Amino acid sequence: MDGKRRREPVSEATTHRLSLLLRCLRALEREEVGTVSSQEMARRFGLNSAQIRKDLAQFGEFGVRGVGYRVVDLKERLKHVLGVDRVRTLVIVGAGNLGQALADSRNFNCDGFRVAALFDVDGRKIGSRSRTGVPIRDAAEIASAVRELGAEIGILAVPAEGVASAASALAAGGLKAILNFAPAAAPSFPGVLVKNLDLTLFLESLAFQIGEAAP
Amino acid sequence: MDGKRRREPVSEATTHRLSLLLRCLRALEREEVGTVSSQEMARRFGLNSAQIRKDLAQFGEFGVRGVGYRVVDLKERLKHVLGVDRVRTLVIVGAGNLGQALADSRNFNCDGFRVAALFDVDGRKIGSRSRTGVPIRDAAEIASAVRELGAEIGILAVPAEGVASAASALAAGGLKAILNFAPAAAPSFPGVLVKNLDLTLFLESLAFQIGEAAP
DNA sequence: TGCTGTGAAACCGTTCACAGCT
DNA sequence: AGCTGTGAACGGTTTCACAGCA
Repeated sequence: MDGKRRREPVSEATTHRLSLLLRCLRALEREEVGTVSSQEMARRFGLNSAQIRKDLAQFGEFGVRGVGYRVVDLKERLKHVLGVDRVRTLVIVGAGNLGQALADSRNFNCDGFRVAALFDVDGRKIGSRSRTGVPIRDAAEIASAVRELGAEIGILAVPAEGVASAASALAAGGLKAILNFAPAAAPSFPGVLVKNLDLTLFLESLAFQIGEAAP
Repeated sequence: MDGKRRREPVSEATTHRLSLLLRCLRALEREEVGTVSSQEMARRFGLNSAQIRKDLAQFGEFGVRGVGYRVVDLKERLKHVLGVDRVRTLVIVGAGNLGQALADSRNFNCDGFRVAALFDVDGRKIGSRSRTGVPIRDAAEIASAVRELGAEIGILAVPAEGVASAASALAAGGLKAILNFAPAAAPSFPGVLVKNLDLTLFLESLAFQIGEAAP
């Protein structure tokens, strides 16, 4: 029983598909399905069954030839592979509308994640709480609070001008990863993973694809 | 002067880079830079200069050999290529925290986009407005309102259960594209482009990459 | 000389197709 | 027989490297 043979780099496409697969397995578990084949799972999403097998193959052998995968078993092992078998602490920088919405969002507070604090520079917000009770603290405390809370992931929901200083404060606190929603790339720091998720890029991409530009 | 030789499919990676480039050009324009080379632009982001040239080459010849690109010129032509040289109307389904945050966000209300309405099923919200004044209307009116407003892009900020019905109402209104933030894939309809942007996938992806799973 | 535009090469991810286990 | 796990083929994207023009 090894279960891990990791660390040849895994693409983001693969991790996204595995997350999706995990969600699928949770649904199957609720339906009390005991065993499922890769083809069956492929049908439930728009995927290719070979791709599911290839994705899983990067982390070990999970299935039984001629039979398929044990739903509960695969679910538990996938949770471990993805690292969501324990709870990770998040902090959010920027207590504007977006920051507070994310802090209170169900998606950011279940299945392995918990939002522990919001940070802002606005003195009127500092000391208050979000709707669900996440405390809003002074952005000057970011580094020490990250350390004290043991936060692993930081969300940036600040204007473009605030990205650089927020990212460096988070990095100084020993954070492991940053998910940046601001319309400006976050700088990289050694040992800190950065994922930029600029929503306007997606909007402009759609605008391009639907075409019908002015002449 | 043609300027367009489009419609061999353009990848999303390319359109994202072009959006980024457009932002870079706006910055250069503010700095009153007249001409810029692909290498200079590559340095300002972490890109490859050949890639910038390849991306642009899909739409025509914009540069001058031996010199580079005229900043203002390229900016205008890129805006046209991306289709942001006119304003497109957005609607947002789901007036929860996230929906309202997006409706009021600067990113969704400048440079070619304008949020015209929010929709919700909650009777207590219907008839009121978001902080910046976007009206919240009854989700039952989606199809007719989309048509009446001439909306082109719909944002889904609803729970997973609401995705299917919201998407179909938007499609019925003749909308062109859907940007879906819910943790469930939106169904596809002929003539409607769908982009799923499930934030939990990005979170789990980071959790995986930082590793340190429980033993 | 210097930079664009572009064919050719390298790279990466996806899909196919089948050997091998149960 | 049925399904997994995987080498081999494929297709698309990125990078290289240079011809050609100002």
